[in-house]
Amino acid sequence: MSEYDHKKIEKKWQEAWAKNEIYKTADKSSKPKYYILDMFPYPSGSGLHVGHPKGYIASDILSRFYRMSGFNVLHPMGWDAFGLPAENYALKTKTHPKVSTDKNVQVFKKQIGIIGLDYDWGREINTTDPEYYKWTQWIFLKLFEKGLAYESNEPINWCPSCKTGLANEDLENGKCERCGSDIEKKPMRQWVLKIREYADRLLNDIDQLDWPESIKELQKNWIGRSEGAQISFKIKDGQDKIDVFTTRVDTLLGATYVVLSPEHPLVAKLSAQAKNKNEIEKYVRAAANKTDAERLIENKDKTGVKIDGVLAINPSNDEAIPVFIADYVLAQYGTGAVMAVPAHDLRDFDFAKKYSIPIKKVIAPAGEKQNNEECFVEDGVLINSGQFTGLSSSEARKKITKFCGGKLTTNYKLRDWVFSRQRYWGEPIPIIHCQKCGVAPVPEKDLPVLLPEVASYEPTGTGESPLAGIDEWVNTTCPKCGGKAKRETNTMPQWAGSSWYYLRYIDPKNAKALVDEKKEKYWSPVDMYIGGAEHATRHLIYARFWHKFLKDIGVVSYDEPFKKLQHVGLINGEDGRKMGKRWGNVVNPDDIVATYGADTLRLFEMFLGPFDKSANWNTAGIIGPRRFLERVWKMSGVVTKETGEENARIESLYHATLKKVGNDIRTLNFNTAISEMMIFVNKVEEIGKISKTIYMEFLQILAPFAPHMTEELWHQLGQKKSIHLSDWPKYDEKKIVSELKKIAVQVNGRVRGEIKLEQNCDGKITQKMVLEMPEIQKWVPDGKFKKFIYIEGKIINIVVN
RNA sequence: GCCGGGAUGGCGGAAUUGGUAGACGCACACGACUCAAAAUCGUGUAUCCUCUGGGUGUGAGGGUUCGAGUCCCUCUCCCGGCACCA
Repeated sequence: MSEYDHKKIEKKWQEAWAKNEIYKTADKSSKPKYYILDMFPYPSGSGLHVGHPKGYIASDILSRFYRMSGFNVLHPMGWDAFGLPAENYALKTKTHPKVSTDKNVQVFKKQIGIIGLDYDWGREINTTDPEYYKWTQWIFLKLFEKGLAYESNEPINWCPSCKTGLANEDLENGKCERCGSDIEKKPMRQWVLKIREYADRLLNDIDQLDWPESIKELQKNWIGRSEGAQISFKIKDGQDKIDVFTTRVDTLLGATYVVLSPEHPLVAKLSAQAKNKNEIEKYVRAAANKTDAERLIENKDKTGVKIDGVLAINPSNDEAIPVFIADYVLAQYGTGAVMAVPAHDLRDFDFAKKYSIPIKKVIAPAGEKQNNEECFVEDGVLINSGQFTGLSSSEARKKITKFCGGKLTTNYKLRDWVFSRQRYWGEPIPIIHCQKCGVAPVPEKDLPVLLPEVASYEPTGTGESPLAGIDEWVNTTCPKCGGKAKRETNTMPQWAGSSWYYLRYIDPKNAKALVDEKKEKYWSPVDMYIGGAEHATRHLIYARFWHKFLKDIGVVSYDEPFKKLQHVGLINGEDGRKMGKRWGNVVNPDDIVATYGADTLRLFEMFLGPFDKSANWNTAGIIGPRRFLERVWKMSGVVTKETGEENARIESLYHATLKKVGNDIRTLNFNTAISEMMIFVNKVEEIGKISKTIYMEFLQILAPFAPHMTEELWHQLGQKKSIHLSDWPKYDEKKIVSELKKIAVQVNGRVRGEIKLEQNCDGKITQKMVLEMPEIQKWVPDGKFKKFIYIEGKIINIVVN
């Protein structure tokens, strides 16, 4: 028998599979469909490390398993190729980003190619391809048409280093997620998408998703719905009123001051009448100059300034209370103003203590008549609240809201999506600005608006992208009046192309529509989506938003794009740190494939531990899966025709293995599936022979994990068709339970012996049998016991004392 | 601070969802083969003791149960997310 030569075998079959197009997906089929999707990569210049393919290997195993199980499988791959790194590389080297990304794509493709993944490359997509981004622009036009895309001049997050505006989702602790710079607030003209209009649907539909609980929670918190009331405080001796949002109207009688955010529109007007006008101006200016990061650092020590001479009337008891300006109140949330109840809110409590504002307790813990805590933030019973005293918090909320003429409102933490970037390497926003007609959308027939060549990729920093410098591109005619007009020079964010790409795979070459209606109905939704957890509050929210919008305009037929989602746990370096250039702990999959083979790499990555948990790379351990494969290879030398008693034992174990492997693949418990197959191989080695039928079926269940080696052995056994197009074997429950079953015998909960019973004697065990066992007699010498517990097929426990 | 997840041998991890804890793999030790080494094969490997037996043991403490890694309460530590959201 020949040696297991992984290099020869893997090359041979990768070429054969490509030549015969065995992974080509049929558009029409009588089979049920299974759409399995990987989060497509950004093709970075540094290539892959061993952590990247982990998710791809898993999706590959699933797709092979479902194909063999009789499904029409869609398993595509593509490139999310717009983005800053390519643009920054262009800045440095003057290479057009298209050139460098195309090169990177080739490297990526080669690297994942040698792992033996079964993608249907006929459906490859690239977000920077004009035929692709034509439809990204088309979706923008539709959003604009429906009033969901608008221009805004509100202050937005500005990264001074990347020289572009950013969405809320692009920040990390008040810093730019990309470069780590402190973010400034800058008023700028921006295109914004009204994702908030979808907040309720995005939130409510989370419950119907088969996603990890953690991600669902993350999204719920990100959307952050809170129900409360809007209450008006009239200004004493004035016309104005301050509207506040609160979730705790029940504490209204304990409100001892009102706070406006420094950006609140009433600040200028009210401070004009104030005695300390200059002080206020100074405070407001200082707050405006603080970055979010600075505000965050200073958040422990709250600051503010009183509008001296202005009082607000508490509508619940007509008390006149002071008005403050403080930057602990956020302008963007609620009404930008709050009522402060220091006795029942920690932030107000801190502030009130610092500025010696009265603290009035109005809630006592339920069941108590008094509140002994300095600051009690939970619901309870109202005290010191006049006619409302004695009510529970929840009753009081209704009654007080009604009494004060407040209205019930809902607020969200989710902000509208700042959608324009002042950078080059992105989809041009298909809008034309006409002096006469104002904002005019580019007509659909003129799509795509091509991204032009520029001489310099340098961001201008002025709020315009480098595109603004290309006169012949910027200057155009207005599609409405035909007069002189200019193109929008902002581009779309990185996240645009990935918000709908899963639809393009369904119908990648369609020039007439985003996706064919029939094909969409057949393939949607994605049955299994595999990718990293870092996309929880960006890609996965944006894509759900666009999908719901596309549903509303009739392009798609389901509410949610991704029915089931699974996380890939990271693979860290051998040192436990994140794998990357920074720590010099990168392991290149090419090297592992060269030394041990793709099949070994695949097996090893899946064997490392639970799929969704992060794990440390450990080159020493890779020898285990390699040895396993070599044993399987050698097993072909002990294949026999005879069916003796030994074969029956193997058959029984084989059916148990078959059952477990199938179940484990479905639930992505690849590590235990592999261990089960190892147990099987150990057993066969011990017995020393295996029938051809069982060996071949075993190769089939191993095939999704080790596609090359199993294909080779399959053909060596005389098969002509690919193992990957064969039918997944069916297990026989009857065969699994043919062996003797062992049951532990405990005395007082401690294992003292073991009893074997034949399954076919109805599992009958008599107390006499057990008590006569010598190892049991030792513990129950006189045969007396309090209780005899027998859980059928599981355990016996004799309670003596 | 809030939300979510976790803690099991030297290491990665398993445990039929309340029923023999440590499967499988790595590493290590000894043995076989070999002039030798590697590879391969075999045996062993939670820990302690007075060792053909027995005690202890799943982050700590308590509880429920005939029986707890698994359920309940309290606490410690680690990872991820959010963070003045009124």
